[in-house]
Amino acid sequence: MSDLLERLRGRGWRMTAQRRVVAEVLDGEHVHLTADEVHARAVARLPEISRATVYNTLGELVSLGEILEVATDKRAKRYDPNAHRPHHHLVCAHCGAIRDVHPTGDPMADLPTSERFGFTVSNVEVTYRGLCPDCATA
Amino acid sequence: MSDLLERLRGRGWRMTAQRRVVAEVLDGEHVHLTADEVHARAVARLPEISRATVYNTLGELVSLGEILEVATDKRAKRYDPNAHRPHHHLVCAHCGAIRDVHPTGDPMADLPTSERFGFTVSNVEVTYRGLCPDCATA
DNA sequence: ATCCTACAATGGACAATGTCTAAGTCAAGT
DNA sequence: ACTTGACTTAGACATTGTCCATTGTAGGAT
Repeated sequence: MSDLLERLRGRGWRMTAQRRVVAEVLDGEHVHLTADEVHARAVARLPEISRATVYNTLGELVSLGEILEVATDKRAKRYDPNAHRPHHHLVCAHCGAIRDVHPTGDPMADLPTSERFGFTVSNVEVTYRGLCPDCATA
Repeated sequence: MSDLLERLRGRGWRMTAQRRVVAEVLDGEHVHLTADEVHARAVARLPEISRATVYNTLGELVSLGEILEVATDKRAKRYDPNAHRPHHHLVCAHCGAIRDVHPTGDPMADLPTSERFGFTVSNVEVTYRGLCPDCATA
């Protein structure tokens, strides 16, 4: 993902200090951060960056397909920098930890036309839930 | 689901007018309502019911396993009265409409032990996304 | 190198959803 | 019918996300 900035520039993205910092934060830690967590880390590098800019930039990166939104629970959306390899998620019901997983099989093929109700289905997300090793013993 | 009230009473649930109204709203329309939509419909029958009570009651029904929470997107959680037959969801990316679907296959079997990272996996949700017929033509 | 201008950032108000608390109310057992 | 502990209420508060008018600036044009 180190070429993210180059890819974005090539798409005509105007490069600003703020956008660079947001991209660096996402690049730096391959975890699933919330928007406000991204903002907190961005502020550490560029103290005057505003919350609205982080939200806008994350939204743009999602539109460009460079990152993914993950809505695993009721709480804040999380952002997944790993947008270029398809995967699903394993979520701890207790602490909220998220792992990327790669199940076998193709869930898209498992939805017959008769169950699509005329929708044009473009995407499928699989979310496994359970307890992580730490929370299972606690 | 008409015996929901009986089942709840049998479990020692104290029966109040407010709880009865919430249960009736869920029973009446087999759609996926948000908490505030449930509240609006409940107010129509019992004007003095408060928002907190609806939220509390929905949370209790979820704990009791009588309804399901569905967090399909960033917006409000939705409540699914169809808790007793396993199913997954088909969501319109544009208008948020939800349909229950029954795919073939067993996603749980598609997650090998090596991909479980020591989690005790108890549950899997599959969310198909696309455009409903109305939004696809618009 | 400097100037222009459209695009981006700011910050603060606002909106939507959900949670909490203190005080009043009531269902159901005795 | 009384009593009691669970339930409800109203509204303040918290979190997450959006919007807008103003200010700033990247990058091409001169």
